[in-house]
Amino acid sequence: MNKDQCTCRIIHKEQVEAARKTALRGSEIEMLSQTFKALGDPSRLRILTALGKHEMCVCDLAALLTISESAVSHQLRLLRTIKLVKNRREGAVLYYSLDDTHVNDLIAIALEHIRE
Amino acid sequence: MNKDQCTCRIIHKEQVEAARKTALRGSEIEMLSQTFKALGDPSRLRILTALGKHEMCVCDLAALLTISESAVSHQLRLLRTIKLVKNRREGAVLYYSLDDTHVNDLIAIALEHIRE
DNA sequence: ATAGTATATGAGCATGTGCTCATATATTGC
DNA sequence: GCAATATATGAGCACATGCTCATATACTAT
Repeated sequence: MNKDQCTCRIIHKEQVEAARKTALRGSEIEMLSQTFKALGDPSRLRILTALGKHEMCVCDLAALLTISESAVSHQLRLLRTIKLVKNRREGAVLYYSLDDTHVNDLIAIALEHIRE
Repeated sequence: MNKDQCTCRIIHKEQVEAARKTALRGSEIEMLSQTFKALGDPSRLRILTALGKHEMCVCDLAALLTISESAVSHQLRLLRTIKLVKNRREGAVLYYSLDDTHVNDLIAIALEHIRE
């Protein structure tokens, strides 16, 4: 009936408005995408699946992935800032582990998906 | 004992080797990261959460997200190639929907995570 | 204190990504 | 057939990302 303030073409107006009502808030979308983006890199996924089994230090992860310790450390910082991993100091060594069981769940479900 | 062929520093050799044994195959890591990468973008997440409630056509999604239909179409192609969405034609209109319930599950778990 | 080990961090570079714009294809109604 | 609608696609550009290299910090052992 009314044309709203939007000039773009819409075929199913009610459904668009219904979807807009139930849509997630922008801040939630932003945090979700950050979380998934963190999981969307082979190196970080390898780190997370390894930490899913057992805590590990930076140099072990570097050896496991055969990438530099610097690269691992940068990735761990990213994973730490969005609370996917945490660390615990023992002397000079920092042991990293998953901060949350959700990560394991996410990877398990995604694995189900790609295995059809 | 032996030094292997690797010169890098390792603190916990057994754990690294155990992790290497249980690690996912490279192809699986690659597919997992592609899947999560697809979820790691605000526009695509909005598309997927909308399709989680109801199938929609390109122009409706464009109106919902207030981005161009071209941009939506490009994103849908990406999501189609990794089997996150499928489409069904009705005349000139293509209706997109989730190809799989896993997507909803992934988003639900990630939401739990960010809501702590 | 000093040297060595373990990790963190900033700058910079090569590659990837998400958009736009222009153009192509598919379907419908005349 | 032709015009209009709905979507797809290729090229190109601005920006993000993952690495490396150099350097800084934190802790241990002497």
